[in-house]
Amino acid sequence: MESIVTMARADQTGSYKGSEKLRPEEMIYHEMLDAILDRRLEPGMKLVEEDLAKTFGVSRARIRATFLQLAHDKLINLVPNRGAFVSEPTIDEAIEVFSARRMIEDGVARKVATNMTPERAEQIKEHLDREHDAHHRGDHRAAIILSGEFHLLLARLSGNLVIEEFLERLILRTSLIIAMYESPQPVDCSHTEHDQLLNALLSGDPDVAAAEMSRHLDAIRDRLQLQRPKPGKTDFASIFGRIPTSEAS
Amino acid sequence: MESIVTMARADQTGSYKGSEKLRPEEMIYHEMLDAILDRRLEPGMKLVEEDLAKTFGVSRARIRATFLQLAHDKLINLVPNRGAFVSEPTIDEAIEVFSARRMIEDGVARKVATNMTPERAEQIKEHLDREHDAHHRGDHRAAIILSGEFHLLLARLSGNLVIEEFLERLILRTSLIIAMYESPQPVDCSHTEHDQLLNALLSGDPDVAAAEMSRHLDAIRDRLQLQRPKPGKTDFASIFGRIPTSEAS
DNA sequence: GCATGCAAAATTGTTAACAATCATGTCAGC
DNA sequence: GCTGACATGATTGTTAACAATTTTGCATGC
Repeated sequence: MESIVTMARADQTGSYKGSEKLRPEEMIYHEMLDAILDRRLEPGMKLVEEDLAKTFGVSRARIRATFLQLAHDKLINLVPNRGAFVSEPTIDEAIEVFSARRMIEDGVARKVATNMTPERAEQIKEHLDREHDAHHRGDHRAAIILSGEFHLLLARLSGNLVIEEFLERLILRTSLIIAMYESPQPVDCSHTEHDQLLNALLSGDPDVAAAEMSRHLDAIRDRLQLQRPKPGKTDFASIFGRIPTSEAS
Repeated sequence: MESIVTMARADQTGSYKGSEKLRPEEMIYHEMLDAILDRRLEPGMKLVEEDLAKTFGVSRARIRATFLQLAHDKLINLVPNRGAFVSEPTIDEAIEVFSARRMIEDGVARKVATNMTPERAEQIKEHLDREHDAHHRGDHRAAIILSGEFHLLLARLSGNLVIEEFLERLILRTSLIIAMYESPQPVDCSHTEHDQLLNALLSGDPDVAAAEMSRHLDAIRDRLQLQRPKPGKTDFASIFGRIPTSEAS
């Protein structure tokens, strides 16, 4: 099962003068990306160049080039002289990502609804069928990937590559955020919500489509534990499990 | 005079654990970026690693790392086994960049108008004063930079770093597009248009602000020569300056 | 048991060298 | 003069080695 990126990048391989063979760091990028999205590489984990170089059978320079790519996607964090770490998005960052997605996907939904054709509708439906299938099969991983790809499909249908590429990166970051802030109940897109979104898109009304998209994104965000603890008096005794011996002056 | 990126990135140096000293490829990145934006490195120009390494007094590896960063910003194009070239945005790409900017900056203008404060208004005005100054001084280069920074200031005021970073990259690409498709008359933002935009933002009405922003961006785009020649019969005679000797069968 | 200093190990940063590929120039044949 | 083959030079792709920095472990003193 390939990751979200493979679907999007497969269309861009042509930019490498028709070469179908991926270069080492591209393959490594995909494998690391999968590991991050699968949560095998957990937020905060240190990524040691030499270890990865040995694992992939290349020199450290290939790993470093891959790190630069992953850092651009904000999936890892490069700290000079200290190393590379899987990103740990802050709550602020998470909120900003969702806010940015709302801004972008609002426009995408408007465009798709306005320019809806029977062919495109069919394409979206087929995708949703695959989502339903994955759910029925209990293939949780496939369902998650297809769920993200649904958003990417809409971006592609909006016909703006600049936006599509940006959204792709936001979706990857969203996956990491979900890994960090997941609540006990399922957090990813519900496929019934995608059904509702499709209906809104099929209405042909950009405002209806945009409103449903916003609702959907807000629902994902609200299912995450993004609330900050309320500021209050710091209770060191309970933090450290100590009983105060006397009142400090 | 520093480039657009310096203003934005100066706020992000803290991510390098407080280190104020830029690393080699960061300094090289800035210098190359300036050269591209100044049109000293022209669209299509080949960037030879060894030559640049000698110029900057570093190894080729530093240059390659810089290339990766510039390529991520779509300012250069890396072709495997052939080299790096300053990007030559296509007409389609130019149109998509402006369309993406409309999508983003529509949201930014709404946010800024909605959350306008006297302090922020003052900040924007001061920036516009500097734009006017640059125009009166006839400092064309400063005027261009300040003009792009005006948009970036609004993005910053919208309070979403994800959007700010994305817009920064779109603005850089816009500069390259302007270099490619510039018409004889001035193409960059007119500072009177920025005045009108400020008035719209000060109205506090998000719809008014968004409409003015769209008008402004459309005006820039329309001042570029982005029209494709109409498809027609290819006239080889006039292309090659030859007079046909007979009618081909 | 804790703090400090130092050495060793681990890791990152960078370069030079070699391998691989592409672009250009030259020569021979037609 | 044009085309094709081949050699040469230029350039990119990649690695291993060395330099620099950080982290960890150990010994000593209090």
